[in-house]
Amino acid sequence: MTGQRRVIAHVLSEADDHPDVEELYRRASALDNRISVATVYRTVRLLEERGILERRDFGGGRARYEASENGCHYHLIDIDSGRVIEFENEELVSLLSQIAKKLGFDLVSHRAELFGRAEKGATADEGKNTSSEGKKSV
Amino acid sequence: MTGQRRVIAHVLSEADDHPDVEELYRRASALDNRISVATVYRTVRLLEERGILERRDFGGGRARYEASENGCHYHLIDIDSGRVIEFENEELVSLLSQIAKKLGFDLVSHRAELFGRAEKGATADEGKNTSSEGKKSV
DNA sequence: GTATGTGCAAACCTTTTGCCTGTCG
DNA sequence: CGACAGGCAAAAGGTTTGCACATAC
Repeated sequence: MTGQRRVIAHVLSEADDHPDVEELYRRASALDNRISVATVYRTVRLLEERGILERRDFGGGRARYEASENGCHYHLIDIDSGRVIEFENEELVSLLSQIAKKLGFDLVSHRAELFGRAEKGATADEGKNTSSEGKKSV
Repeated sequence: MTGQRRVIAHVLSEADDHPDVEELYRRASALDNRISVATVYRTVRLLEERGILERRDFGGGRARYEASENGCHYHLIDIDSGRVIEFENEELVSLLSQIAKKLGFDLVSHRAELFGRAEKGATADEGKNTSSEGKKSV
């Protein structure tokens, strides 16, 4: 465990969004300018292999990352603002694994992404991204 | 509407799998060898913009395409063989749109991908990809 | 004949890798 | 010292694009 990895790991644990490698590099460089992009790539790959980090694809050609948490969760992307909202839903988990079973498979992993538009008169806790609005249970 | 596009469109309409550009190029070339990869890329982009085609990402770094159909469907990817099985499930659609609603959003589109491993003594209609095993309702 | 499509190859962009140096224990 | 981590820059792999030529209508 070297200095660079510590910095990158720290950046990742602080992040509650879904940064891509470029953004991680930017944040890590701010803390320690002796870090190269290659190291960021190598580190995220390492962490992904160990299950500490998860790679996401929300379109746009670059991978984005987030810390693995216990319990799976899903993403709802606001198609107007690009904001990503995390949520968890047990019904969804069980429905999906039930479906896999019916098709003759054991569900190993899965993902679900919803793309939506905010309802006009909605609850929509918009405004300053209070940095830890966290995962919503729905 | 030129010859090349006609060929590519034809290949796409015939395909009931999820070919990537390389594969599309291979199939199209077999019908008309005066087609270049660039044209395939240009054509799929065009068709995607018009909503005729949908781009998918099942990992592996390359985009894969399939014809847009009315009614949404989902994918289960066999993590051992890479085979993709399509299915539809109404419960899933309604659950997802219900979730979006609870979060204050109108569901515009969505995707769900399951990654699974075939059960040992399963139904698993393996073997030659009978070319039109079609979409399963689960 | 003009507008649009195509082929080719070069350019692009993200990600990976080779190689040699730096760092940890 | 010995093994592993990092920097740099080059390479790789998928996708896009500039330009001159071909095709459609």
